[in-house]
Amino acid sequence: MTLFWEKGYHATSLKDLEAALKMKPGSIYAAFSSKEGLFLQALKRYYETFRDQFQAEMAAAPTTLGGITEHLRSYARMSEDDRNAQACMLFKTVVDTRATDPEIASAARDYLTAMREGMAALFRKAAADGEIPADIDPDRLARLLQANITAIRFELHQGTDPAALTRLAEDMAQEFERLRLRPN
Amino acid sequence: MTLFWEKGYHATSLKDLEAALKMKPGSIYAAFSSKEGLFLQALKRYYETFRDQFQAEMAAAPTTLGGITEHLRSYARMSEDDRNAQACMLFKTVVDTRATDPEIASAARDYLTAMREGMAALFRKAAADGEIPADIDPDRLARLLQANITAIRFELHQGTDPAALTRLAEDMAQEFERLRLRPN
DNA sequence: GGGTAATTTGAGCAATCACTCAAAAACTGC
DNA sequence: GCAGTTTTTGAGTGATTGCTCAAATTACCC
Repeated sequence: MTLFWEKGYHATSLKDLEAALKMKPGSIYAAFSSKEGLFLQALKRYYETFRDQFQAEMAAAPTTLGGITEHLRSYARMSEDDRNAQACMLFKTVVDTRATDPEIASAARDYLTAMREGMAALFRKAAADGEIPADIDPDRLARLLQANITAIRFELHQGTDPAALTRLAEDMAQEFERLRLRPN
Repeated sequence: MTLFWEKGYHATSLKDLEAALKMKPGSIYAAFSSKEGLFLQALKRYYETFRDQFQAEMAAAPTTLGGITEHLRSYARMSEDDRNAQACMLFKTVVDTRATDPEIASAARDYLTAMREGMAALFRKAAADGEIPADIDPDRLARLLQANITAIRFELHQGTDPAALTRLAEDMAQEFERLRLRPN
């Protein structure tokens, strides 16, 4: 998974996979049936891992909106050697395979949609808890949040310097902070 | 350029290029020296074209800030058959080549930096014209704008439906609209 | 139109691609 | 410890990769 995440589907060869898995071609094909099959399994694992991690982060946060803004800021704190200090694998996969491998691209898109639905649920919860106005479309906010995460993770991928990254994360966090209803 | 933009560096083969250029391998190598050389020229052309187009759009806008927000909204209006209805080639290139072809990736990064500097210049102009507060860091705004453009173009790439795209573009435009100084 | 230079041609190069399969090795139940 | 089953092995498959170069063609100048 890490190898595919790092190099992408096209740039990863079976030689690379043999070395990473410490398996010979025959075993790889017996277990995963094809490079595409192996990639799809890796992608699924990535999605599940990331989703669980995100949900755990949100569950641990004192408030829903605070958890969301804190998540945005957390990307800026990632060190270079952090496994997650990269673009999202789902998103890299869509870019890498849209024009050449439609099935892989649409699997990645489906996972992105599932992630976004999880985010929409968070905004619905925040509205129900009176944290944010009840009349704002949660799906719309989820789309905006996902767009922001995509963008900041691309900056991480690109190697943007930490100071600029912190400012960007702060600007994005502020955009959601503004929604907060102050009790009067 | 279009072919490389569409399929990416890795997924484009010399066979594809021969067909697109209507040239035989020998001629291609006489003219461009390598696949990498050809790609770098295509990338340069992409950058110059996009930069000029962006600058022309900004020059034609009645106000600087209005030009910027209008640019964001313009992505939502793109039809599927529009050549630009895709992720940015610079950004796709960074994703595709960062782990495998550092020289190509850094060329793309340099062009992205140049684009961002152009955006920062716009914000400086808007501040000088009294359109936005003078104490906001133009580089910071430029980074945020570029992040937003990256994200919305990725949505375009992904095939997000037009209605959701319009709402996203509007949310992003609003974020910059908020900076506007109302004359009192 | 003849001689020289510049360009194009396309068969073919070694290397690598994803992948196969018969044989060897490692397990399993008795 | 032996037969039967499962798994692993790795040399080798044809196709494709980026790329070369001698030969053919075209362009140019006088």
